[in-house]
Amino acid sequence: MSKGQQTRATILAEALRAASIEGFQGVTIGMLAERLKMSKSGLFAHFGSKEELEKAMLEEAAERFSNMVWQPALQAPRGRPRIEALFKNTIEWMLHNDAMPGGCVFMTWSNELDDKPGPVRDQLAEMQQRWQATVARSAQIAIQEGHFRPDLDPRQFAFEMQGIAMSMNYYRRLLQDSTAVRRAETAFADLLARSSVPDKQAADRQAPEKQRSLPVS
Amino acid sequence: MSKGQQTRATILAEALRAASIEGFQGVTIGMLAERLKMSKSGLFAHFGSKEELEKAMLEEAAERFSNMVWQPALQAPRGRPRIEALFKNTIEWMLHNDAMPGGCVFMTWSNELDDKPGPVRDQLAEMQQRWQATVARSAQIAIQEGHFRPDLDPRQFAFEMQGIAMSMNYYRRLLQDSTAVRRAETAFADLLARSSVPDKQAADRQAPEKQRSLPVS
DNA sequence: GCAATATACGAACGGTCGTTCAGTTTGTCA
DNA sequence: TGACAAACTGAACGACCGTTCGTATATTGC
Repeated sequence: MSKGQQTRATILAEALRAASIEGFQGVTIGMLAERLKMSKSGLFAHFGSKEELEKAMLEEAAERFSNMVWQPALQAPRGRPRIEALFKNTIEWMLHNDAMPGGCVFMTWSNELDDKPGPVRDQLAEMQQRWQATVARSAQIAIQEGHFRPDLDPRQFAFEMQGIAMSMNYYRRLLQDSTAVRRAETAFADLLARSSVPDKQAADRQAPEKQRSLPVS
Repeated sequence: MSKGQQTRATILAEALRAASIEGFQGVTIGMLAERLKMSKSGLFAHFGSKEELEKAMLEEAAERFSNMVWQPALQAPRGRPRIEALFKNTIEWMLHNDAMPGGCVFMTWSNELDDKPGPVRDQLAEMQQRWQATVARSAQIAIQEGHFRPDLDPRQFAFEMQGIAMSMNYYRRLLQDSTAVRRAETAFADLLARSSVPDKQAADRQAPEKQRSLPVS
């Protein structure tokens, strides 16, 4: 790896760390330069413009997400186990990601850019559309495998799974609510249970009522 | 209403409009002054600091939310009808709010401020905690009224309802997905159904399976 | 209608933003 | 090792940020 590529990687790592806390607007050339003890112009030259830096941050984050969430889930068996791995890895991504102490950058960026037209927004939207399609496809596979009900709408499944993750993020980061993770897991277990075929639900029925209801706190 | 109060109200209205699109950081004294055709210093004097302007925006948004979502819901009968009104009004608040063309400011602000300590963040967090508590209390009332299952966790209900709203916002605004509202309504109908007492579920059973499953798209 | 006060203005401040450019240092490779 | 390219620096740019201040203009209460 050449000197330039190495520096670039260092910059992107620091930029992601900052972006997870401050958002896109909070990532500043001057701030990055100071933290990395290099000149503004030297840092700037690696990207040519702020917008190119932002695109690079997007791609870097996407690759990390793939490595931490999607790729490991592919090791799990097709169908429901893979779905469970996806959710578990997503939680892990949101909680214990030392490289991004401020939490999931995609949620931060989604809200920041959703009304700001431009290439960065387009790139983010396309990524997120692909991710939702990926989750839906995994649910579709779970139907084919006989794990999920045939009348389940896979895209609706992805929609609801996304909502659970977003609510967890909101409860944890803004409300500082320590029950956030547990509630997310409860909600997801319930989503899984009502998405699975009745046989599968019966198989889960060690704790008979808990699976279908929302348990008392 | 004195001249000053009137101007202040005009400023806040424009500030909210801008904030719903651009977020907090996008609301700038100079930008507001230009749009309202008044001087920066004249506008500034109404609040004394940017932070005071932000606090005022928070309070203004909270009052509007109360008027548009909470107060009308109080007209509905206690219990499940009121919960349904709450959700319906929330959707309305997020969709057809001419005064805030960029969507729900609370979602924008929640993500923007969740890692930025300070009085504005504290005020927002407290508001949102109160709102979640209010939703949970309404669910608790629905239990007392015999509409919801006695073993339902009201706070878990609030958590999941919040997730549905957030996912809808994400699908609609970032992904530009036209099915967002329908999916949110589907998810909420399902949440309602599985939160209600079995008798109530039976009563809903004109479309028997649809209520408990996630219907095909 | 006048005096007192509230409201608005214009110019300026120090700071930070992204960006440019000419020049210096450092790394790479024949 | 020497030459060329890559990487980095430092100073400066125009623009905009929030904020201050002295002054002018409306509005209000008597």
